Amino acid sequence: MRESPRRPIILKRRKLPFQKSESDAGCDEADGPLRKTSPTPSTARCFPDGIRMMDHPTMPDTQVVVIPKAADLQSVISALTAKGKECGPQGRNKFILLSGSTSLEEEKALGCLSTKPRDELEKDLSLFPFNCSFTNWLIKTSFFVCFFCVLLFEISFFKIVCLLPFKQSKAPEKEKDPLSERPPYSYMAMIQFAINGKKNRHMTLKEIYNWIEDHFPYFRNVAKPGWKNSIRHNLSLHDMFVRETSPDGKISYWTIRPEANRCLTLDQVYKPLVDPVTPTCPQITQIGFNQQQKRGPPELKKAIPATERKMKPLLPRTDSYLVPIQLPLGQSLFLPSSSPATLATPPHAQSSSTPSSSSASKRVRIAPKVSQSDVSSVMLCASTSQDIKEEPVSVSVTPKASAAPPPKTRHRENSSYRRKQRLVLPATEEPVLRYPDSTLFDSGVVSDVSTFQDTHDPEPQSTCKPDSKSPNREYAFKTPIKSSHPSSSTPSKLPIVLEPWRITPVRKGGVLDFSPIRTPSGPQLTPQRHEHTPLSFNSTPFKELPLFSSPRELLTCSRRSTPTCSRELLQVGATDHSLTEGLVLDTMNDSLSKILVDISFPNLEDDDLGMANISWSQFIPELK
DNA sequence: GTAACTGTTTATGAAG
DNA sequence: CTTCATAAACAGTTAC
Repeated sequence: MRESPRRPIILKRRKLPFQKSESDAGCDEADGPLRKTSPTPSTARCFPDGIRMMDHPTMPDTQVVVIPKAADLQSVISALTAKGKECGPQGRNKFILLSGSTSLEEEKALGCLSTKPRDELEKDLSLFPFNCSFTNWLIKTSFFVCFFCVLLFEISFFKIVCLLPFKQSKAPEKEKDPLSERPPYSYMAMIQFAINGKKNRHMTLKEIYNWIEDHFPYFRNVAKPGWKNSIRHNLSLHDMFVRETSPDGKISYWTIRPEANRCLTLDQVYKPLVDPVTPTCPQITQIGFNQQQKRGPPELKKAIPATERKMKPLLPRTDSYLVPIQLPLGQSLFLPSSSPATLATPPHAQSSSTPSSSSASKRVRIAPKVSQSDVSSVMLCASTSQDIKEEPVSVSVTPKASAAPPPKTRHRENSSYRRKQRLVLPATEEPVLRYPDSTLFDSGVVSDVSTFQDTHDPEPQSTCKPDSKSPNREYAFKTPIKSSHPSSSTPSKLPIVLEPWRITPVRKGGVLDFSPIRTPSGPQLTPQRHEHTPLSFNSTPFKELPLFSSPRELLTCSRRSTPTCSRELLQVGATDHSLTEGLVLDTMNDSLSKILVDISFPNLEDDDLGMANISWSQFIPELK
C-alpha cells in the first residue's frame, strides 16, 4: 500500500555508534566515564537546579537536558551556554531541552534511553513511526521548547537548530529506474513548474514540452505521444493558464495568471536523485516574493526516494482560483457608481478597452465558425429557451440543456471543472462595464475578476463584427480564444447556451449587482491567495508570529496558528523541511539568536500535534 | 494542397 | 461527485 501523500518523507537515520566519541570524551570531565558507558538517569549529570543531563544516544554532540518544571530556565540556559562553550566545538555543545515533564514521563523517557540494551534501543529508534515514549514525548516537548525559547531567548546567545536525531526509513527501497518512472505530478503542476521555471514566466508550447521532457525523462522515453495532447488539453482547460501572443502576434506564449500562480517550481517539491539533463532549477531565487523561501538541505531532498515522491502536493484545487468568489450583496458597495444603462451595454463594447496584455492577446479574431445561419439559429434558440431567459444570472444553467444532450453529457456538463467558460460566473464580465479604464488591472494587483475580465474578454460579437479599434485586429480569425466566444472550433449544438449569462445582463441589470467582483483592487477578492503563496511554504511558525508580551500569548497564538498550516503546505513542507524531533540549543554559536527551526510533526496528524495531552502550564510555570 | 503543429472542446474512465 | 488522465475530433496557423 502506498503511503499517504501527506506522510512526511522519512529520512534515513544517521547511524551513530553509542560509544562516546573522542571529541566528546574531552568535553565534560565532570561527567566522568561512568556516564559514557551507561547513560542512566542515575548517572546523568545534575545541575544545581536539578537539571539532569545525558548524552543523546545518536548525536555525539548533543546532550539531553531534563529541566524540572520549577527550574529557572534563564539560568539553565546560561549554564548550558557556559557548558557548551566549555565543551568547545568538538564536544557536546548542543542540548535538547526537555522541560516540565511529569516524573512518569521523565522516567519513561530516560528509561527508554537508558535501560534497554543498545541494539534494542537502536531498534526502537529506528522503527517508524516512533514507538518510543521518549521520542513521542520529545516531539511534544520540543514543540514547547521551540516556542519557549523563541520567547525567552529571542535575543539570547543561542542558535536554535533542528536536527534529525532519529530519522530513518525502514521502507524497502525498491530499485526503480527514475528515468522510467512517471512523475507524481499532474500535468497542470508540471506546466506550472515549467512556466515558473522561466524568468519571464512564459513559455511556448514547445518549450513546455521540452522542459517536461528534460525534467521528466519519462515523457521522453516512456510516455506515449499522447502526453503532449494532454499538455495542450490542460493548457486549454485550466483557467490559470493564459495564452498570450508576442507583439508580432506570431508566437503564442503560455503564462500563468499572476493571482493564480503560486510560483511553484520543481525544486520546491523535490530534487531529483538523478537529473541528467537539467540541474536543479535555479528559478526559485528569481521568483520575487518567493525569495524568502528556504530550501531544505540538499541531503534531505536527495534522500527522498522516487517512490515516496508519489504524492500530489501541488495540485491546487481548481476552485481555489478559478472560481470568483460569491460575496454577499453588500460587497458591491465598493464599486463606483454604475447604471443599468451601463450594464445594458453589450459586453463586447467594453472589451476592447481593457488594455492588459492578456486582453490584448485575446483580441485575436475568432474564427467565424458560426455562420449567420448558425447565429440565427442560436439567437432563435436563446430567445425560445425559457429556462435560460428566466434563470437568474447567479443560477447555474445546465448548458446544452435545451439541446437535449445525452444524459451522460449533461452530467459532465455540470462539472465545474470542465471548460474554462464554465468557471466564469455570469457577472464576471461586469467589471468591464464598471471599469472601462482598466489600468487598475495592470498594476500588478490583479483580482480574479480583472483577470477573468482579461481572460474571458467577452467578444462574442467580434466574430461577426470585428472591432476596428482593436490594435490587434490584424490577427483576424485566429483560433478561438478560450472563453472568448460561446462558440468553439468544435461544432456546438447551441453555443450560446453554454454561456447563458452572456444574454442575461440586459435583463438582469439589477441582479448583476450581486456580483462582488467589481472591487478595483480587491485583495479581499482573493482572500486565500496569500495563504497559498510560496511565502507560506517554508515559513516557520515564528515568522508569522507577532511580538508577544507573554508566553501565554505566544503559545496561544502559536496553537491558534498551527492549524493554518494546510495539509498541502505540510505536504510540501514534508518534502522540503527538516523533520524536527527535538530542539537543540547550539551553544557554540552565540552570535545570533537566529532561529532555524522549521517545525513539522511527522507521524502526527495535522490536527493533532500531540498537544492535546499536554498541559502548557506543565511546561511553563509562568502560565500558572 | 498537405502535413505538422497548435489550440479548444468533448467524451470517457480511473481513482479517491 | 470531483479530479485527473487520456483519446479524439475539429479548426486555425504555418511551413513546405
